Amino acid sequence: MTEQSARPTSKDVARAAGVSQATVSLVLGDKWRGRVSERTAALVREAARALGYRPNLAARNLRLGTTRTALLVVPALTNEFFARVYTGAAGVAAEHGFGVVLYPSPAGVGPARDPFASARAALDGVIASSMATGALDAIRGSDGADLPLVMLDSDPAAPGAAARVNLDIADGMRQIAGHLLGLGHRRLVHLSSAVASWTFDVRAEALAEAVRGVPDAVLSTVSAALDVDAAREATERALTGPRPRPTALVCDDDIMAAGACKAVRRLGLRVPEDISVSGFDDLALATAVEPELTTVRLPAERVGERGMSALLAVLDGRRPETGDLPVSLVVRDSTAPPPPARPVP
Amino acid sequence: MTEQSARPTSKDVARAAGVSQATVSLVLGDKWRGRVSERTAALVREAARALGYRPNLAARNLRLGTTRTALLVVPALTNEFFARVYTGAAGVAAEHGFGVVLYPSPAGVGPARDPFASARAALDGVIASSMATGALDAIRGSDGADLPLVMLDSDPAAPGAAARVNLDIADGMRQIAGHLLGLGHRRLVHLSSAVASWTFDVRAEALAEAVRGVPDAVLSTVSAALDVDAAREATERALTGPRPRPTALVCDDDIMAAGACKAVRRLGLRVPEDISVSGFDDLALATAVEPELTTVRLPAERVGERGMSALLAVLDGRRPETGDLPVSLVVRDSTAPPPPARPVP
DNA sequence: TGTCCGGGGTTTTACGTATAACGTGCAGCG
DNA sequence: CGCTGCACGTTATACGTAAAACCCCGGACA
Repeated sequence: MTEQSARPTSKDVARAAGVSQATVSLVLGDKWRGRVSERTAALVREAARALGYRPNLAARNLRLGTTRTALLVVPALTNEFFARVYTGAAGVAAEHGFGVVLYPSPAGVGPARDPFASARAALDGVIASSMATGALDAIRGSDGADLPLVMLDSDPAAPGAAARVNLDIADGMRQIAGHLLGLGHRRLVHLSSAVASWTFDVRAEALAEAVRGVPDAVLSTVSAALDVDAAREATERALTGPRPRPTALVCDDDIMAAGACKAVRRLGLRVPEDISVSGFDDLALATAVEPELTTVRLPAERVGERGMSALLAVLDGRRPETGDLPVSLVVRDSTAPPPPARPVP
Repeated sequence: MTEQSARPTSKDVARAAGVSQATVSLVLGDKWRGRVSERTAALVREAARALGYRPNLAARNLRLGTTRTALLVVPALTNEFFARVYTGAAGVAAEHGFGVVLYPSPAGVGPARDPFASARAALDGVIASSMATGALDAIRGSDGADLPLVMLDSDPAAPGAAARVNLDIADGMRQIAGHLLGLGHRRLVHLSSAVASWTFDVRAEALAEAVRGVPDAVLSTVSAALDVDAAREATERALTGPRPRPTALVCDDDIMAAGACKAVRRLGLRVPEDISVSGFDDLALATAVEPELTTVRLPAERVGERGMSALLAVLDGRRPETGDLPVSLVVRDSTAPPPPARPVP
């Protein structure tokens, strides 16, 4: 028995099939129409299967100068939204023989750290969330600066992106605002994410504009980090402030909304009877909490899919699909008409 | 100006520094002690920096026959637990110049699909969760069969793993059981995951054993898929069944616990006054819902870290660290003493 | 009958790196 | 003074693949 420990190479397959290595490469690369007889091709394929041959990707990458690998840059995988973006991107990638490697920018990433050192694979392109600000700077400053870059949910005015995949965030926030104002709410609080990112600026602006459209409606803003406890604390402070108390809390995402609900109840009030709360994103969390959250559904997987498709298009020299991805309001149980006006004290 | 479009190679650096390519490789690979003068080394490094040289990983991998890349196989990234495992593994990997590529086995993956086709990189090893059963079969059947395999949270008796990283799941469930039995609960329901996996078998067995230790305690089991709605439905069915009603619901994870809480309240009962509910994992969800869940905290990041460390050890020929990772009971607001016995009807 | 053509391959080369094998001059030593 | 050995490099090679360039042979055609 020949030594079987080492992985078989195309040369081994060639020997087994009684042909040259080049022929093996042609056949297995599906480039043999009219260059190799049907019979020989079958022979080669049989030998390859018998030996359990799998091409050495390092060698192939070296030869082709391409790795069929994209880097996905996100703030944190523990945020379900980005886990779903990854899932979508990886799915489309797989369909095209691509891989996706992650650069979940660690909290507090600095420009000192090179994202491409941790992304071991050489890369064909980068897909980056606008929320991963630190990592983005690192990318621009480093070697990958010339790679095709697809930006997700980012400022259309910002330069440097070969393509852009955006959600119609403004529309989502307008729908939330319309829903709440339509229910009769006039004193709203925007529980806004402390993260500096275009996507949150858009939320703020859309909400402010919608509220301005209603004469007697007022809006105030408090900001908090993107987690349950921070949101709860910020909300408690906002609700114990000067009267009259707001009747609706518009949150930048579902996680914050969960925190807001907790705050409301800690103060002895009810959601939605006393105070309405709205979320954003429609994560699994939105239906895990009680009451289930009225929120805006973002097609996270679609964002990843379209991001990957756009990157593939750019790499192919085609024009990527444009147009914002639509979002939709999902009305559940955390919003209701405001309580009847109380007698003036 | 020379053409700058193509990426510089070590040969370019050599030319710029006036040395041979081999010298560049020695210097940049930190293998030059006593073989290259300090001055020449400095020259080379300077030239490399000036040109913005970065080694071609495909070439390096080909030469070395190693890719410094591990495959992490998990059921789904959208489960926060596995996102955290990834984070831990990627962190340790980065410290050692390794990368981690994901194979989140898509729902219903069959052996037909080759995990290594989607994991584009060639691999040095595999880290796999025991919950990713389909993908595991695929791995065993495919080319990667001979790669070092580190199993996470898996049956110690199962063969084929070069190393194993386990949590002390049984201890966690015993603590939960002790907590509830100590509070006085005697009619328990185990809301068990329908996923067939060692980690859930252990939960079931540990709970059953603990309950058997208390003379008048009884345990029944209902099983459901690992999501909020499925758990809610299963719980509703369990609670509307034959009396006397159970007083405690022991859930296989926090997600199911959230569903169980919803079911309890839909039936007009309260958590924890009427029925106690416990979770498992201590995900962010556990403190996002109300009441906050009594649960078992699993060190997810540690699992990833230790999995990667173990893989590195195996690759180095060292012996991986052994011993189960400890878990801890976290008592919050979803558990309380059972309601006082009602008068017999 | 000489020439061309195309089917069916083979030989050769290149990708960029790491490193084993090989100089080369100079100091030290017997 | 010839030999050894060290300090400092260089030359050459291999990794496994893809594909360009080449080659051979049998038939068609003028």
